[in-house]
Amino acid sequence: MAAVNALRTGVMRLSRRLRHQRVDESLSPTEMSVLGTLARCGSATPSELARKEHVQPPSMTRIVAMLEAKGLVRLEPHPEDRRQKTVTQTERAESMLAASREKRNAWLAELAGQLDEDEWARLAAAAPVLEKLAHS
Amino acid sequence: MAAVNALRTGVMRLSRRLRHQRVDESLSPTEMSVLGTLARCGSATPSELARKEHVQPPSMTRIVAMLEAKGLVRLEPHPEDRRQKTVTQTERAESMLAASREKRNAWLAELAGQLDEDEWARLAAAAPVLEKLAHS
DNA sequence: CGTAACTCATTACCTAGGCTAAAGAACAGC
DNA sequence: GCTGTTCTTTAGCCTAGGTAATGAGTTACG
Repeated sequence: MAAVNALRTGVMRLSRRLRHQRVDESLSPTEMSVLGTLARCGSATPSELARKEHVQPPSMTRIVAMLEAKGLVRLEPHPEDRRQKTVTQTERAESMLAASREKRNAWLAELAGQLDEDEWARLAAAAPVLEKLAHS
Repeated sequence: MAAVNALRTGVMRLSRRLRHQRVDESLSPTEMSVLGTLARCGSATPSELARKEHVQPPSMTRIVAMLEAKGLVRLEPHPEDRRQKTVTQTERAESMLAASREKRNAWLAELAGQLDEDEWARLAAAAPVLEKLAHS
């Protein structure tokens, strides 16, 4: 049961540091996360994205608007429901993701330096579970 | 290298959910975290706490003021440096921590229901590493 | 000594990134 | 066709952090 405690405080503190040492200065972590989701799922409507990111629809409206303003995302009318919109990545988003993957690897290298191999393996093993938990 | 990606988004999303589904309604996650630190380390000065929680001193001033207003923490003049103050938990904080540990276990039970044993073991194994990372 | 430089806590103000409530447009079922 | 429901957006709020500047106390050095 002590593990829950450690998990909770570890996640909270690390998220604060992640938010701060963000890989790409111009994009918030949630914006990055949305781009990642779009890269995986192709296009989606704003409310689908909101559900996937566990964010309320109005928040997603703003995030998508930001991404559109930065030219990373395109908004098109939904083919069969005129209330909805479809959000798709632009080519620019793809190249930006690629570039930031580069930086992320540098950050990783520094990070991994502080951990021994076993510790890093544990993190890697837990990462998908964290994602599952975050989504469930 | 995909693991970093998963780790980052997992931590960010889970932290958002944690912040929302907080175990104790009256205390923010960071306040809980400070109490936990105090429980481990005994008393500390505000700037020591700020360093440990990776927060700027002004933020810690406010957090400590909150905790004091809620009667969870006592502020005393530092014995040998009149600029500083020492922050110590009250008895009330201890019993509150105990009570919230109770609730946390209930949340854990629900959580563990969604995971199989292996997944849970991975989280437990990674938790201390997360803490180390958050502190380093 | 005494003064200059530094450190700790605090104050005042700002920003980011969420939220809820409400409204307008489009759809679906009766 | 109405009525209720769903999707997005707008408006306004709140929380939790940050920076810059201040005041009091301490330390180092001339």
